[in-house]
Amino acid sequence: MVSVVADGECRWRIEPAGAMRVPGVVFATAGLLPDAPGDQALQQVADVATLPGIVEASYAMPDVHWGYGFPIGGVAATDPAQGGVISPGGVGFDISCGVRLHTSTVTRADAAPHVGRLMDLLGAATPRGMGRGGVLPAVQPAELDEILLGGSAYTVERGFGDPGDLAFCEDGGAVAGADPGALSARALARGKGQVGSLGSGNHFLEVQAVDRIYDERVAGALGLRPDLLCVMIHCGSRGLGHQICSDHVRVMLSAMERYGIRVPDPQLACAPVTSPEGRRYLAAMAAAANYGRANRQLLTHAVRRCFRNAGLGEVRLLYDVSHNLAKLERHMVDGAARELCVHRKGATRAFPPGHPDLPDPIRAVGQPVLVPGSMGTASYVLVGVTDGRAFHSACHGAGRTLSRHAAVRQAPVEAVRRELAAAGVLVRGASERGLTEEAPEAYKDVDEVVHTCRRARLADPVARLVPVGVVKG
DNA sequence: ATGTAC
Repeated sequence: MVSVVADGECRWRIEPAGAMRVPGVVFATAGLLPDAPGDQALQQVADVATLPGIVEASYAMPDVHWGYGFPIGGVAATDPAQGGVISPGGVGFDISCGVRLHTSTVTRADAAPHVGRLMDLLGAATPRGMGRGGVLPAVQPAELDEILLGGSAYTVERGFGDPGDLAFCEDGGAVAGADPGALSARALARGKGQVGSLGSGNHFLEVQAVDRIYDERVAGALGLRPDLLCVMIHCGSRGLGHQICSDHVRVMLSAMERYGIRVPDPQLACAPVTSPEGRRYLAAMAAAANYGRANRQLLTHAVRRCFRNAGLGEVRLLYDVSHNLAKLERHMVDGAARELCVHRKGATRAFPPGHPDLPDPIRAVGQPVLVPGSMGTASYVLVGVTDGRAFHSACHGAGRTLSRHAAVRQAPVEAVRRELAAAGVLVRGASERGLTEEAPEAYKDVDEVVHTCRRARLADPVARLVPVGVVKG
């Protein structure tokens, strides 16, 4: 059992031991620490600290929980110039899973008479659940390549969105360096029929209302005001991203010995960033990231049509950001700028005010950090802070406390439906299994997680959003 | 998260 020691405000430290090259650092209250008997999340934080080239520490966000190899809520940066590695398990199976948030032009009260119809339209317009079907019919190989190279930017070119949307997408809507040729035939086959689809599990499309503003200046700059109706989309790269992760874990497992890399868990399979295996994964990962962003952009297009059909006006993109991705970023380490490979898995980039990668209209206030709550609970908008930690990263959600299996065992579907109805949340399209796996009782308290981000200096809360209606797989 | 095992 790994032990943690208190190390400041909402901060815990795992001392380097054995093969650990750096300490583990967990940002949490005592109550948020994943310390149930048998839980491996803290062991995973320690295991990540053994990776070649890791810099500063193996970090965990307040929503940390047990994942594949790396914990979900984990952040780890490696230095490619010092033998630093890239690990598919540090990105996760759902490559570029992320969140986009839109504002509308109507308040909750103005929209109230039309919300039932809006939810019916959104339910009908949102391909979801396991398997096939998307906003686009099965795409031909040439078009799939365009999506893998161009992401949201390509779909906007095709007419699925406003050119102005792209400024509010991380990376302008497309990650550079994507290579469709780095994808297996199976990954391509799984991707062709799911372009513009929600998926299942914790993915959702939610109509929300602004419930509380924490910072009026920043909220104003982002276009958020009390009672404003908003739409949040949480989805990823579907079967295509999953297949890429599986493919490259296998490749790296067999390559590690050649590079003299030993890891404490095969799920931490990795290769040097500068190696052929490392570069090929990054090129495939970028392609999956673009697929995920195109996916979310197509759902935005569907949302806009639904709002117009319901007589509820226009919808503006506030921001789109991934929380499962590795990126090459410049960071200051011990007073010197270094180019690092930052893995964020279930963790959101949180660039500070003034960062050059942020678009003009929001650069002054910092990068929006979009935090979806568990089903039926609040979601949050935060912004990155100047004194941010963990290579400018923050939480990505509430964080599970119960496995999917345990969640299904502990609550009957009727109880979950009653709870959502009592909270006044309209539900469309949710499967019984989806509802029980995603019961709020299986998650940490998102309010506490967000509050902890502020106390730990990861990001500052801007606004709290509450659910009005949800479309789920 | 995921054609919940190829």
